[in-house]
Amino acid sequence: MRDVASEAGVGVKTVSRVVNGEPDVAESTRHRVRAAIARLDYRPDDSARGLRNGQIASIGLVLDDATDPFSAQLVAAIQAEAQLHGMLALSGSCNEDPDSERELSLALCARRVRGLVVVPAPGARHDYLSPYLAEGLPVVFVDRPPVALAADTVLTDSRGGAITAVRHLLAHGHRRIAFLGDDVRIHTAAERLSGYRAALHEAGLPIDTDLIAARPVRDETVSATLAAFMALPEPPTALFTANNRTTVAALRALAGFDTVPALVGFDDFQLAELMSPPVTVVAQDPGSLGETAARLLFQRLFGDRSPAQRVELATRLIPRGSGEIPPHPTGGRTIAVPPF
Amino acid sequence: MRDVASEAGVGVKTVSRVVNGEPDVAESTRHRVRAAIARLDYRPDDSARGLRNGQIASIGLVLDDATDPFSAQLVAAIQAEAQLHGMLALSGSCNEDPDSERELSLALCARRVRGLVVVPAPGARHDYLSPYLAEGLPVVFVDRPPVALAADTVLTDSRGGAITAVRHLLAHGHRRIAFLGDDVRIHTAAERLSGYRAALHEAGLPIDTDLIAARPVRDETVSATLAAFMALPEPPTALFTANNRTTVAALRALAGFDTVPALVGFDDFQLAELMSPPVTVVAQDPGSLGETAARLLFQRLFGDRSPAQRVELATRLIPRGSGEIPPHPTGGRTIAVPPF
DNA sequence: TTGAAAGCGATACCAT
DNA sequence: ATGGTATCGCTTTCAA
Repeated sequence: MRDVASEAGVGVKTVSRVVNGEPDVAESTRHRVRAAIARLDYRPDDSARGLRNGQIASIGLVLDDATDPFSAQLVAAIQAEAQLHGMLALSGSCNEDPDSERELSLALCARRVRGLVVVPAPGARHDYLSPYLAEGLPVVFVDRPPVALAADTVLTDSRGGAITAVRHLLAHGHRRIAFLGDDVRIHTAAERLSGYRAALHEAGLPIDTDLIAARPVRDETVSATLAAFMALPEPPTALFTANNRTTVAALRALAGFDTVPALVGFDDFQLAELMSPPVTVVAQDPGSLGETAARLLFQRLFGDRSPAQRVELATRLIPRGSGEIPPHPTGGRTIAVPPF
Repeated sequence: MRDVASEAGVGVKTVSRVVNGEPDVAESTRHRVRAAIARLDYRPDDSARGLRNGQIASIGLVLDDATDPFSAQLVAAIQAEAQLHGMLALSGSCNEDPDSERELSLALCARRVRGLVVVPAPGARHDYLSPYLAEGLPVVFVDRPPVALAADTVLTDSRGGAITAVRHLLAHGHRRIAFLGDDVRIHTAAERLSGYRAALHEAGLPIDTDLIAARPVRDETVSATLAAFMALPEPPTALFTANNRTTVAALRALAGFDTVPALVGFDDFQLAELMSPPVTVVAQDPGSLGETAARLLFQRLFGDRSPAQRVELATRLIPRGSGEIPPHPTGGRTIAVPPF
């Protein structure tokens, strides 16, 4: 910047003014400075800026699992929003480890990001962020709410979505509906289970714990669980799979069966419409989730001091076939649907 | 840091030494400083560090399209490698726009990242990076090679993979094999087309341009192209779809046909094994691509000054069914496979 | 409208 | 082994 100043024959402050588009610079001076900048191919150093301003032109992004397509869409939406404001995203993945989530968030704070978007790791507490929050750092939680901290949160309406899914199956005559979900320490998993229970309760049906499996998703466990369900004296005629990975794992497992239950999955996935039968889902929108979170963050950055809000985004039922299979008329076993 | 120094009753330089794990600090002093750091909950400011060192503890990541699951795996692998070295990734997506790629890269340079990983946008030139490269900034290109610049590059062996795919179809008796790919301005698309031609040539077969479609992928265009192929006097008995999106689009389009050609796709995708028939693919490994690129970057960062290298990762053929359908015995039309 | 000088927080040099 | 001080590149303050 000194070089530019001498090249243009002005003081450094004037160069700074031009670079930052501040007023009170004569048009001719401005022009001369710009020319010097172009000649020297000068680019301001963001570290120095950050040091002086106390903040850098980036926001932090803490993900639970970066390999997930869900995360990809979330990140893309947040980045797009950030880039609108001339900011970049500094991101890291904590791979479902709460300690790692904490380290990552604190590392981002140390880098003096302007704000933080966090997808909480299962089992994490977030009070470690309260000093930063108190200092005015905007923090927005996405997909799962913070624990032990009050902060802006953007969620999918998991409970509502689950109710929609189960009601849909009930409307098609099912009375034995199984639940296949993830570890209930994950907020969304717990909410979806709660919605499942609520919908059954509302229909005056009992909750049969033999039909509920809430464990971490792995292809083998889903497969074994399904086998156990189908071996019951009164097997389920329908299945509610409470997340993307579980749905896909269930489809893989069911490929080996002669007869298949009806199925509604939470969260849409590529090629769902080409399955046999096509898979009915309750879709959420990761892009909107990210966009909403980022907008909230920037509102805070622009001075919004209103109390922390919690936004829940609605889900959308997409009937495609698998959720509209009727229960087998003669009892527990369900009809065969070729070829699944 | 000054606060910590006075709290511990030492000089700032000593605190700096302790923070950076430098030698020549008495154990007792080190201990006292650590205690002070913990008491004050001190965290060093990375902007200040960056200013002093001329670099920040982050690497830059320029993506072509962040929503793509391929990108997600790439990013995850690079981040994981970076986090091993205590670095974070500062990333942005340029959405297939060359100008945006340039802006993003330069913005990352201005932020004084330690190195850059770039997935080139179609049509971009990269000579704008040569001053930074000359100053010793490590830059690694992934998935597509740089244009007008010599730098480290990590690619999938697209040409080889295409040859494998087409040879596989030839081995199953096909002589009329169509090519469905992307715009040839994209390096991988051009390479795959080149591999397709080479494999046909090697088999002594003519290249029929009526069977080649190299256009940007959209569901509608793929569908129209396929319809045109199948309406030919001698329609193809097999299809080589040269990328993930094209393969999926082709599957959607074929769902409406009574008879389907054999199909081999480039790049694997979720649920390929549950299609009817299951889809044969030539798989690449985005994770390895990212990991290799990041390793190369850190080697450079650790002082490797050898000439720029170009690494090509092998593909793997996964036969699942769709690629093993024989050509229809009576001529052009292919046999029906339920239900596709 | 413009510029000189102070200082942001950390590190390197050089002295002790 | 330890600490004072200049310095990195920029912005702010204040004076001209």
